[in-house]
Amino acid sequence: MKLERQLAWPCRDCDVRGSSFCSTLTDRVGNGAPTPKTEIPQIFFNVEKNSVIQESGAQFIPGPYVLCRGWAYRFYRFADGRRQILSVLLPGDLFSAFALFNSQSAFSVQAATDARICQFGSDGIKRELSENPDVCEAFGTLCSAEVEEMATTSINLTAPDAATRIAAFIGRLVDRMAARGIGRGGKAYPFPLTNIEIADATGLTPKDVEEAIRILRDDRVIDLSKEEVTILDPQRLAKLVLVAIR
Amino acid sequence: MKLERQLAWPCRDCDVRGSSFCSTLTDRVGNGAPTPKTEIPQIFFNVEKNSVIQESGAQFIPGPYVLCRGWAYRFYRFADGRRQILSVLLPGDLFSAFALFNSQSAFSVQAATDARICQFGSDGIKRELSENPDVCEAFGTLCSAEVEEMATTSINLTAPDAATRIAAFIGRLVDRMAARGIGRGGKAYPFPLTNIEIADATGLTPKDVEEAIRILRDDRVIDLSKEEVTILDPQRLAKLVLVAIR
DNA sequence: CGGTCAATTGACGAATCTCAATCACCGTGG
DNA sequence: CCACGGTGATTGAGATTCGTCAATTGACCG
Repeated sequence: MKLERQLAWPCRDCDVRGSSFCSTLTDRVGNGAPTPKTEIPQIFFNVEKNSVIQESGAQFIPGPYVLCRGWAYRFYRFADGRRQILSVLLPGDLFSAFALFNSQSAFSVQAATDARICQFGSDGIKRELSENPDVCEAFGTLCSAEVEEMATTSINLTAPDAATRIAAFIGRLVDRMAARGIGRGGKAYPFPLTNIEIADATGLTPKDVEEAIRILRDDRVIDLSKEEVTILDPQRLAKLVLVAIR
Repeated sequence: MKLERQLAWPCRDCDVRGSSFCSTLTDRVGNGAPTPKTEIPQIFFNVEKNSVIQESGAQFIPGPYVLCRGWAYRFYRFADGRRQILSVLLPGDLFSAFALFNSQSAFSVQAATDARICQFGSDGIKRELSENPDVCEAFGTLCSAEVEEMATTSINLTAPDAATRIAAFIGRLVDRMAARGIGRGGKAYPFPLTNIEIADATGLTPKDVEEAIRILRDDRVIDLSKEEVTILDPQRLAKLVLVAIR
């Protein structure tokens, strides 16, 4: 993990700033271009693909960590060598909203690609929370979203078969990317996860992931090629993404 | 759902008040016996076994709902008729800490036994949160606990086989009961869930639940008889409960 | 040009699901 | 008091899916 040394404020050129927590924190109102609030210190790090950014159980400086660029995932490791990916982090995601209250990480975080992360100063955030209703509102929404995302993870894990599970997992990621403006708006989205990572996220073996992807491709639902996913049939994909009713 | 009409304040005789969120809200300091804070209005309801207390997507009065007595669970229902139980609520549990911020329920709640629930006044809680650091601290801890509980649910769903999954599910419940002083401290704990409910919580079929329970009983790990679970071998049960390492 | 990692595939065995039947229990109504 | 209906527990047979193990291929890197 290398501290980024650069004079320019990187958030100025961030693709997802507008659709993430950051804009609420960093935008000064009344300006055309975003301007950093100096009251909330930001520290930027660059991390390499596959590096473990946070170890579960390790101490860390409390406060929100944001994934600025690249993909990452939160995971647990078990005694039998298995690894469970709890959630995939997209650009603009917080590692966890609840890190504000803890100084010990409940999970590990690993970079799936080269990535840049930003650490906000904890005290500055807390001050903003108590003084600024907008920030407080945004934070509450974030917490709710994080909990619902975890519920979605549980739901996907109970999908009736491997193909459905993979489709639900990928469909959810695509929805999140679309909501954040990632992927140029077409039917193709970036997808840097390996089959092994998909397997660890869905509780399947790489073999079954392979097979499920082949089925979904043969059925013309989605096509998962290297580094990219293409939506072939949005309607049928939407039907496979498990949604609660009434 | 019937409004309870009684003059006595039921929290005075509550078994789990001391180990739940409620004591922070309802205890007046400087007293031997607990006394209600009149600033936070409480409304009590009695519900019958199997009644649905909250419908996902339905509007409700924002604010924390606490399960005072009995068991319940949060769940989703799907178009194919399947039901996924996200978490089991024990006496003293909040339906969700995040209900404070939402007026629309993201999930449904159903009573597994006859139960009593308490609704705290939302405004009173919010006032306490901003004024009382103890309440704020307790609330943050609750949110973290809820998120970790959801992570545990996901982890249990990926256990390598049915018996492990059941053992992890029940072991976790037993740990929570022990922490809250439910079950008279011995090796026997109440367990009012049906096999079908266990199946919906673990993503298995009732048939596999049955088989897994038999295996665990034959192996002398736990015995699950009507309305009660007995821990036969705490050490081996603890090993089956999946715990993240390092 | 090896070496590593991921993708892909096949064979085989184990675990799980489907479908169905039976039994036990309990509350209701006659 | 007993028949009846409903629900859940328990069990079995058979089909399907999934996991394990192993091997091959291809891309990328130093």
